[in-house]
Amino acid sequence: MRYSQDHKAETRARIVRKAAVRLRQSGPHGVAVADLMKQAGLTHGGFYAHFKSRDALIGEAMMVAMDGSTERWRKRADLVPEGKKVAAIIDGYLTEQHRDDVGTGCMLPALCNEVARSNAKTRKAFARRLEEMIALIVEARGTRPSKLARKQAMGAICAMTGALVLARATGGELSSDILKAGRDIASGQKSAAGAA
Amino acid sequence: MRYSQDHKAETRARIVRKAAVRLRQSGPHGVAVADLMKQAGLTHGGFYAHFKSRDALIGEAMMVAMDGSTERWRKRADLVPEGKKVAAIIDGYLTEQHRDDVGTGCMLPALCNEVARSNAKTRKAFARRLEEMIALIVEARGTRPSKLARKQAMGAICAMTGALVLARATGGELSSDILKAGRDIASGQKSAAGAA
DNA sequence: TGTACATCAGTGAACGCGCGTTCACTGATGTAC
DNA sequence: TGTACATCAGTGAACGCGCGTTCACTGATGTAC
Repeated sequence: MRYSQDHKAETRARIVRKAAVRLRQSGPHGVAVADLMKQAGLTHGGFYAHFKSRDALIGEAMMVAMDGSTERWRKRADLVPEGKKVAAIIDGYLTEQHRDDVGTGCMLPALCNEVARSNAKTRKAFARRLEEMIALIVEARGTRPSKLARKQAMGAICAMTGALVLARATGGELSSDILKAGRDIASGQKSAAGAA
Repeated sequence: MRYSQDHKAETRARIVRKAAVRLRQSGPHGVAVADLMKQAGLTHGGFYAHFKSRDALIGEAMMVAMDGSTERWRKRADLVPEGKKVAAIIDGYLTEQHRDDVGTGCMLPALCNEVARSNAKTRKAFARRLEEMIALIVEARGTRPSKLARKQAMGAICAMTGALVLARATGGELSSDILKAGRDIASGQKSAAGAA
C-alpha cells in the first residue's frame, strides 16, 4: 500500500498517543509493542517502520503525556472572572472524574514516580512543565508575582498532586474525603493543620 | 546444610525486606528474583523454598514496605512537647534526606501509584495505614478530634505526599523549593494559595 | 564419645514463556509513458 | 484513458534474550544408636 503523504505521520502520532495513555495508566511496563499496535489497528511487525525501538517510543510518549495539563488549567481559568481563577483550577482538578481518568489526566500524579527514575532529558522536560503550571497559578491569582506567591502556588500544586495520588490509591468514602481535603488546603480555606 | 530452627525464617525475612526496599525504589518490575537472592547472599534456585512465586513475594513485600511509616511519625512526635508535634512530623518528613531515600522512606509517595493498580487486599492495607497516619496527626495536634481536624490532617498529608513525589521527580533548586513550600502549606503557615 | 543415617536449605544447570526485534513478503496506490 | 512498474506501510512468521520456574543434586548439621 502506498498512502497519502502524511498518512504515515498520522499513524505514528496515533501510536504515540495510545502509548501516552497507557504510560499514565500502567507505567512504562504497561506499554507493550504488540498490544499498542493492536490498539492502533495494526500488527506488531510494522512498529519498527515508525520507531527505532520500544524505548524510543516510550521517550516520545513521555513527552506527549506531559502535554495538555497546563492547557487544561488555562482553559478553566479563562472561563471564570478574576478572583475565581485559582479556585476554578483547583476545583476542576480535584474531582472524582479526574481521579478516575488517569490515562488522559494530568501528568503530575500519573508520571511523578516514573520521572524520578528517568533520564535527565525527561526530568528536565517535567521540571519545565511544572514551572509553567506554577507560573500559571501565580498569574491566575491576579496579584503581583512574588516569592511568596510562587511558594504558595507550589504548595497548592503539592496538595493537588498528593490528593490525587492518594485518592487514586484508596477508594470509597476515604477517597472522596481526600479530594475534599485537598481542595480545601490547596485553596487555603480553613485548612491549617498546624500545631494548635 | 541443616541450620538452627529459625535460620530459614530469618533468611526469608531478609529476602522480603530487600524486596520491600526495591519495591519502593523501582516498583514491582524492579524486583527480580535472581537479583534479590544475590542481594541476600544466595542463588536464585533457593527462592522457591521460601515463596510460592515471585508474585507472592511481591504481595508480602508490599505489606512490609507499608510498615514503619506511622511508627516513624510517632517517634518524632514523642520527642517534642505538646503543640510542636505536628510541626515535628512535617519538618522531619519533608527533608532532602527523606527525598533521597526512597527505599526505606515513607510508603505514601513511594507506593501510591502501585497501590492504585493493585488488588483489593493491598488497597485495603494501604487505606488502613493511611487512616492510622491521619489519626496520628489529629492526635498530635492536641486538640479535640473533629471532622475539621480530620480534614485538615488529610490536607496536610496530601501536601506532604505531593511535595515528596514532586521533589523526587525534579532536582536542584526547584526540588528544594518544593520541599519548603510543602512544609509551609502542610503546617498552615501563610500558605493560602486561594484566589485573591 | 563415636559412627551411620536422615534432613533440608541452598546450588546451579536447564527449561520455557513472553515479548522485543528482525525479515522476507504483500498488495494498494502513485508515477511514467 | 489505459498499462507496466516502483514504492513502501503494513503483515505475520520466526528468532532470541531475559527472567521466572523447575529439578536433581549437595553437603553441613541434627538425631539415633
